[in-house]
Amino acid sequence: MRLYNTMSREVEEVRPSDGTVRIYLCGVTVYDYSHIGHARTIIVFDVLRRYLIHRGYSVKFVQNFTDVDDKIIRAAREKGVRPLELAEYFIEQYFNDFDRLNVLRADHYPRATEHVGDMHALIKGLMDKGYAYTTSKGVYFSIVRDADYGKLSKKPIDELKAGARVEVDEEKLDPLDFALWKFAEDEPSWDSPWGRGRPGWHIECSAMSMKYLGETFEIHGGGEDLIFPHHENEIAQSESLTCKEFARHWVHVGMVNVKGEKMAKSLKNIEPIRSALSRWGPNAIRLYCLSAHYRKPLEYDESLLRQALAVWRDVENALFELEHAMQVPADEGSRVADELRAIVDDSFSTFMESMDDDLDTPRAIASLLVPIRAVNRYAAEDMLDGSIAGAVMKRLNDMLFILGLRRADVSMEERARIEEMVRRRSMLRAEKRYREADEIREMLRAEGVELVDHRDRTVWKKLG
RNA sequence: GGUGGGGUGGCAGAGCGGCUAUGCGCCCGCCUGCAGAGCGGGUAUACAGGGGUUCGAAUCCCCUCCCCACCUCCA
Repeated sequence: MRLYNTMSREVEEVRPSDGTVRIYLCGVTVYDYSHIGHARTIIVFDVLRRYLIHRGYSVKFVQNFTDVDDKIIRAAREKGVRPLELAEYFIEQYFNDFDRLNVLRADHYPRATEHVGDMHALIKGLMDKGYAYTTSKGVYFSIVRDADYGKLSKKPIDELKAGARVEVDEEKLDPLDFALWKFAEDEPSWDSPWGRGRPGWHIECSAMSMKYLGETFEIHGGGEDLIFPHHENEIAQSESLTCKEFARHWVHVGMVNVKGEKMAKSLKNIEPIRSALSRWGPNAIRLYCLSAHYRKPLEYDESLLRQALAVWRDVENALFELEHAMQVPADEGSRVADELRAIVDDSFSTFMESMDDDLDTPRAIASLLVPIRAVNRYAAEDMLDGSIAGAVMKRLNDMLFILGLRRADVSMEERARIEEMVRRRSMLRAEKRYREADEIREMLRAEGVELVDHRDRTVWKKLG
């Protein structure tokens, strides 16, 4: 597949050397609930991963948790809990949110605090090679020793120095030198060959990505706000040490904006995932996050979520119609089945083509809607049957898998109960006892089950 | 100032040299005991502005204007 590479600023073919695509995603710092901005990045990578899996690659996916950091320590102090407890709590919340968003679990979720030893090894290596030095505050990486520093963000170093907004630290050799290890005595802190302290922010990702994926791997990414300085510094550390290319492909996801401003905790304009979930549900949120190309900014606005939900309702409707149609005796060699098969095959190839072209999800979604619409049309004309449903299910499911969309789960018990109520209502309707029939419909609606009356049967769907 | 990315119908958003993108919204119908959902049809004379190149440009080139992100922690 072809993907834009921030390093070259060009769309390039992803070419894993051995059929395995190794992906490292910079995850979240766990000091608060995750918001829609995080969801976008993580969902985009989830879809990338799902697509690659579907294409037959084996994918090794690693995503870190930054669980030691000044913000965590500050937040813990305010709440009167220990920093690691706070981090643990928000990690649990993270899984809660993203499981509900149907994001596949990574192969590893390394935590910074569990890899301090690995970081020490890297820092020692950098010291030995003369890339790092010690001051009274910590151990720093010296960027002047790194000839190609700035190659990812394409920043001329002189410019950065001139406009440096970072505090001037007289002890550093260069204002752009960054901490590998910061001396500190308070909790949490670890002993190190240079003194007790905590890791700098960037070293954890170098240590953990190389540990789980090797010194060179295929894809490294995150939000585009990580390009500088985070990813730039990771490259500097890692490549200075190994003398090898760190990641082949750098993938960065655009920001979610609120009224034109970036959604950020510091701006107090965040929409937590948990509250968005309760209002729109996982599928609408996923469709919303994928409704714009991943490298473009995405505006957070209720009308867009509403739109995404409307799209999902169409998809969901088609899925339930198909499921019910499976029980309708098939008309052998049905012309409609052939037509629908042609429509869905065509849609599928456009879908895959779009995904292959730098993850063009808006176009992919548009092509998915073609067979959805066709199914709904046949359903409205009461023309669906088992053979038709069979003709489209597989391809449709492939597309839904890649986008990570799925309709609500219905347990056997729930299914039986719903169908019993539907049967009762049908009988009441046959006797024209509409008030009682409507009561049943209302009861079901209250629990998120919608009924669709067809000529001689009623299709129910559980809203997801 | 530097580095990137953009400006497409009421809104969102593909297209990147010739073929209706698509969706939401809105209007009118159909279906229905009613309702919702769905379906059909219609609506938008769309491509920031100005010059080129071309038989033909939203798509290529030049100029101008405007927007956003990053350059500090940040997905």
